[in-house]
Amino acid sequence: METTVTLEEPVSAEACRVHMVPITEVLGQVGSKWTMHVIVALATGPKRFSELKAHIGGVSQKVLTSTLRDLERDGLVSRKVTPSIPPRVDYELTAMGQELRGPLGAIGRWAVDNQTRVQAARDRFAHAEDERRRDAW
Amino acid sequence: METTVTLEEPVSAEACRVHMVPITEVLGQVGSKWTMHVIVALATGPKRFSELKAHIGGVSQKVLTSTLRDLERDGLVSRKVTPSIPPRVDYELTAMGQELRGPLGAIGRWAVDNQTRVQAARDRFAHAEDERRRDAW
DNA sequence: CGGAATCCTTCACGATACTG
DNA sequence: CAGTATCGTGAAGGATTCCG
Repeated sequence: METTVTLEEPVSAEACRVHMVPITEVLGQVGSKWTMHVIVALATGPKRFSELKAHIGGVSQKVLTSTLRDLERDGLVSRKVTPSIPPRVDYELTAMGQELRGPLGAIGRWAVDNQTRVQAARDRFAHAEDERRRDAW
Repeated sequence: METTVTLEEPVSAEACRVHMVPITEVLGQVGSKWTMHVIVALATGPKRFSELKAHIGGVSQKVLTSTLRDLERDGLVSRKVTPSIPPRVDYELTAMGQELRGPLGAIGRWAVDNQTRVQAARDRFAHAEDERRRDAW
C-alpha cells in the first residue's frame, strides 16, 4: 500500500488533508522567519550563539534562542554546553538537519532563480490594480 | 561570476544575507498556513473557489481569498472570472506555479519521510525537560 | 557569554454579517 | 457563488532589563 501522495497524485480530499499535516507542520517551522537563516549559517559547520547572531544579523537574542530551541526540539540542531567562564554554547546541525539541506536548497534555488519573474508578476499586478482604481473614477 | 550560494558555499556574512532575502520572502509566503494546501489542491487541475474551500477544509473564506490573492499577485496562480449568474471563478496554477511543485514536493517528501524521526526527537526533548524539572526539586 | 523574564506592538487568522 | 467589510483574538517577533 503506497502512501506517498504529496504533490503528485492526490487520492481523496480527506487522505490528502491527513498527508498535509506533517508537511504543514514542517513548513510552518521552516517558514518561521529565522529558521532558514540558522540552517544556512550552520551548514558550513558548528557555531557559537554569538557567532550565529552576528552572522545572521537583525535577529534579536530572544527570537534566535527560541528558533534554536525549536530546531533542537525537532532534532535538527544539537546544543553543546561548555560550562566555562564565560560559558560557551555550540550549535551544530544534526544528521537529520544536514539531510534537510537538500530539500531546503531546492526551494532556495527556485527562489533565487525566479525572483525576477516574481517581481515582474508583482509589478503587473500592482499596475492592473492602478488601472482598476482609475476605472472606478 | 557565480552568485548561486544558497545552501552550499557561503561567501561572506553580508553576501549570504543578501542572498537570503528572496528565499526568506518565498518561504514566508509558502510557510503561510494555507499556501501549500492551495498549491496541492490546484496541482491536479483548475478548481473553483468553492471547490478549493471544500477540498482544503477548515479554511475561512476570508483567509482563502487573501491566500489566493497573494499567490495571484506573485504570478503563481491565475484567476479567471466568468461573469455569469451565479458568478464563477476558476483558479489555476500558472507555469511558474507548476514549477514550484518540484521544490515543494522535495520538502513535502522530507516531511513525510521524517515525521516519525521528528516525533521521536520531540519525545526525547520533552522527556529530557521532565528530568531537568525533577532535578530542580 | 548565553540566556530567562518582562513588556509591548503587529499581524495572521477566525467568526460573523452583508453584497453584487 | 464569490467575494468585501468589521471586529476580535492569540501568537510571533522585537526591545529592554536582569541573572548565573
